Amino acid sequence: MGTGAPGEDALSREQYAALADFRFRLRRFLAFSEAAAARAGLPPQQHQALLTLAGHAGRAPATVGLLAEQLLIAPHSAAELVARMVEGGLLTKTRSVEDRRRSEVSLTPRAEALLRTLTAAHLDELRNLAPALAEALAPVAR
Amino acid sequence: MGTGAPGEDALSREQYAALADFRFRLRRFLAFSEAAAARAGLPPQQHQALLTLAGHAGRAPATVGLLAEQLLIAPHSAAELVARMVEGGLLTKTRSVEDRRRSEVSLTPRAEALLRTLTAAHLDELRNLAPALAEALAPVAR
DNA sequence: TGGAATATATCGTATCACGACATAAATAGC
DNA sequence: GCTATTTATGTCGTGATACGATATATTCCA
Repeated sequence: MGTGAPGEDALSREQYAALADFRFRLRRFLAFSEAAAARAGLPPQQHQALLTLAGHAGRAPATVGLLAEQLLIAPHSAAELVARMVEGGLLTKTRSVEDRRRSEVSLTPRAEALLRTLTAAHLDELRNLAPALAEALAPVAR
Repeated sequence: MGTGAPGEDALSREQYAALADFRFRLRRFLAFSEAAAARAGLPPQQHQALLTLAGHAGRAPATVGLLAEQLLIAPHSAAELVARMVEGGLLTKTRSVEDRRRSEVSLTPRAEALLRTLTAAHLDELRNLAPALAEALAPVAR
């Protein structure tokens, strides 16, 4: 007993409260993000896909697999996501010339416009939220 | 044109990349959390419910409505969540004596044990992750 | 007291990622 | 240079869960 086995150390009320508070702030940011995406007519995951692709611009062409990796979903889930987004007029998909197993995806002008608005709103929100989030994180990581 | 209407300001590649990076780190933390909960046999939302209740200890008795508020879900979704958790032996539910509309919920010993292990793991993880997360947040909020 | 507001609960529905499985293309080993 | 393996993407049926619509019980207030 009490020899270091996991889960045996006592945790203070403050530690639970600090972690709960951090997660609550995280939820509120994510809720803001989802609401903003919804106002733009986008499911949250489609918004994240657009952001990931825009953040990747300038590097090697983005593929379905890259999206899977960055969104932490299975490749075949990314394939489904991309299919929905192509259907919705947000992405174009073309077979890679060098490796014809790959599908390269890129944003349509409409997607770029939506993402621009969304990203501006998120940067605004984070400028307000960042200090509180960092403060909530500090006692947790102590 | 360019008079401040939303979405018209140009955003740099770096801004997209910084926000995308921040969200990626967030996803990885949340994925860690979900995986840890799953190893303990808990759906992620049930884990968050337990953490919320533990973080609230020492204050007024927790109710279904409090959970809804803290988890940012509709009251009737919280009722369903609590029902599943009572079913799973994680919570006990009793009608409040002062206001008999309310159901007061509290953790079972099993839930407390699970949460203790999970929280210890999360505090560890956040001690490692916090600096990188704060660093990723800084350029976004600039 | 009667009506509005609050708190919880039920039921059918929609979304989305997953598992299992399949196909096509590239690469390794010989 | 040919087969086995690996990689990349895609299809289909399923399950979990939050929601909308709706309902009931309880409290509050004029």
